[in-house]
Amino acid sequence: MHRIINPPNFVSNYSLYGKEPVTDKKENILLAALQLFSNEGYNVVPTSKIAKQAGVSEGLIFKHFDNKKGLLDAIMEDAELRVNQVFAPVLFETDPIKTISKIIETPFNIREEEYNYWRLQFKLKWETEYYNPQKMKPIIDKLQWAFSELGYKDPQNEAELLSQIVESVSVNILREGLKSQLKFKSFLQQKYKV
Amino acid sequence: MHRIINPPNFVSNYSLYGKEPVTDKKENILLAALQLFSNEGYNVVPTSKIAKQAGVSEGLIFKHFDNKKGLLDAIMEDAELRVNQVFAPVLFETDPIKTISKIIETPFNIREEEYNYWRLQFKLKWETEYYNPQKMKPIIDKLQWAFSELGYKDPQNEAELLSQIVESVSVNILREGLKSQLKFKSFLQQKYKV
DNA sequence: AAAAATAAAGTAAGTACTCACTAAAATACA
DNA sequence: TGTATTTTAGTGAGTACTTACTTTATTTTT
Repeated sequence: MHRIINPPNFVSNYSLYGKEPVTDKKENILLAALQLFSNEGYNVVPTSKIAKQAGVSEGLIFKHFDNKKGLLDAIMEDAELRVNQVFAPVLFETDPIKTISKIIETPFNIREEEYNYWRLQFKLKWETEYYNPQKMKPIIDKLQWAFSELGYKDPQNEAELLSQIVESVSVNILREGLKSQLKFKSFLQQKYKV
Repeated sequence: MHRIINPPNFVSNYSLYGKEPVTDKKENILLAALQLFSNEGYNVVPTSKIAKQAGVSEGLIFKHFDNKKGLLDAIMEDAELRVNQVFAPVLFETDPIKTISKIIETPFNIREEEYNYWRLQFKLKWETEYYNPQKMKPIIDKLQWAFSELGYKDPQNEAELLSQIVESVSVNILREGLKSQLKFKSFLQQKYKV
């Protein structure tokens, strides 16, 4: 006879920054909520549905995250880290042409398993609060520097424009898939001569 | 002694296409709902709040619109007409350069009292269903023709790009006000030589 | 008075969140 | 090392409250 041991606080993996151990059930809640929030919307998804999909009692959500908003906060913290990671190569680049080139490539480097994080970010833009227009500031500053170096007439507006284009392409990829935007990618590369 | 007469079914104005007379209370409901839906979101605004702001009993909403979704439908019908009206000048233009010029000006011609209609449109893009990517098709086709006439290399992608830019500018105007985008407007005009 | 329009009160199905409780793990300690 | 104690993860039934929508009553118009 075997004894099936299933410790409730078994540590399955660690969060992105390894701050604290995450039990498998807690992880299940986070994943279920991410999927539901990003596809259906924060306001329309009841906590009961999250619990069901996570295979967990509803009460556990509140044990771990205090309230529904706390659950969203936890997810968004993760989301922000992942989004920053994708933009990081642009910030570290020292060559202006490569900077432009890399920002154009950015939306195409989003890993498919992270689409939901991005979708949630864009969605929450329209559910107030989580929207922070200053979030892209470092990127825009970097682009402005690059355009300046390359002798563009109006680097400020050029930077603003390109960052908007990149955002549009990101949204399009999320909606219609990566392949649909590939021709647009080379179009942009030609346009900016990179 | 005066009798204050306040006829309940007083006809205050007509809908955009003059199909049917709209009583003032029905109009009040539509206006209150538009304001609340566009600023706070369809899902988070209860019908009781709409009734309160419209100065109307809650039941009246259901008399006029059957259900909450019906109220949203009525508003969105109006919204679509108003959005189309703003884009109309582009579709009627026969000169390619003026076509480009007019599409750039489009977001700046949105009347401030119609901001809420636009805001609602963008918001619902992320609450599924009401989003229809084909809605901009006629505009993009027109732009493609214009760029083609002007000898651009890749009119298809140029049209797609400009329509995305116009959408971005629209969103920025809604968020940060018209003035904040004026310098961007002349920047675009220079870029497209119009 | 009949019919239409409006208001008020009510309903049933959710909703986020709580609470009393169980079981297992980690810790304290003899 | 073995036993008692505390801490933690987890459950699921319940609670107060909100929601969209209905029904009944009241007022207004003809």
